[in-house]
Amino acid sequence: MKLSASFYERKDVVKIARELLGKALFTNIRGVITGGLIVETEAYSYRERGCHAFGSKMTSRNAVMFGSGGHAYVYLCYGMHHLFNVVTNEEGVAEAVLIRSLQPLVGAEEMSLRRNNKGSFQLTSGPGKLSKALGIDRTFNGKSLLHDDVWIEESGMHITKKQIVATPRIGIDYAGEDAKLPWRFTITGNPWISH
DNA sequence: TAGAGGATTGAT
DNA sequence: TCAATCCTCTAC
Repeated sequence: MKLSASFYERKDVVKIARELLGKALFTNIRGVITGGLIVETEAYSYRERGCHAFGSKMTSRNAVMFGSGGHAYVYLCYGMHHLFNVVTNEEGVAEAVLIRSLQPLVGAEEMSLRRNNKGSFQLTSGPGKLSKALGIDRTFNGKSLLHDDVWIEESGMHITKKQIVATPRIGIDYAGEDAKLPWRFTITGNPWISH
């Protein structure tokens, strides 16, 4: 069962970031399906400096974040890595959840090939890594998560409040006070979480 | 239109 | 610890 538009269009991006833990993210590239459990997320909102759309300033890069929830926001970081985000909230409100790491579920062999034969815990334990493993690049920017190229499903796994750890987000020191917001969520003890 | 820097990774 | 690498944004 794919998550519906109403899941993504809710107004609380932090709540959605928590609820995405334990869900399953899949891509279908020319008929090859790969995917895994989401074990690490971060929330981003136009209200804080860590976000590309801080102050609701729209640019050609972040325009997708201003669309309605349930779309993919993919952009290139450090000139070499594609980062995958899920757009949330209603049209005109720029918020998104960065998917930072996965636990492989389907197509591990194909993912390993895409990752230069890296395996096990190296496969999808970081935002750049999981994008490469799933074959996600900038052509996915703006794609709907309700269609069949990239989507998120219920996995049947139940994550309790006690299993969720909230910590400050990674790599946004430039955001000043906002860098301290505990908007990064991980599943306690899961070995696929990024370093 | 030029220059600086980034929501990272992997090798040294 | 540090280079790779190129797109995006800002300032001129």
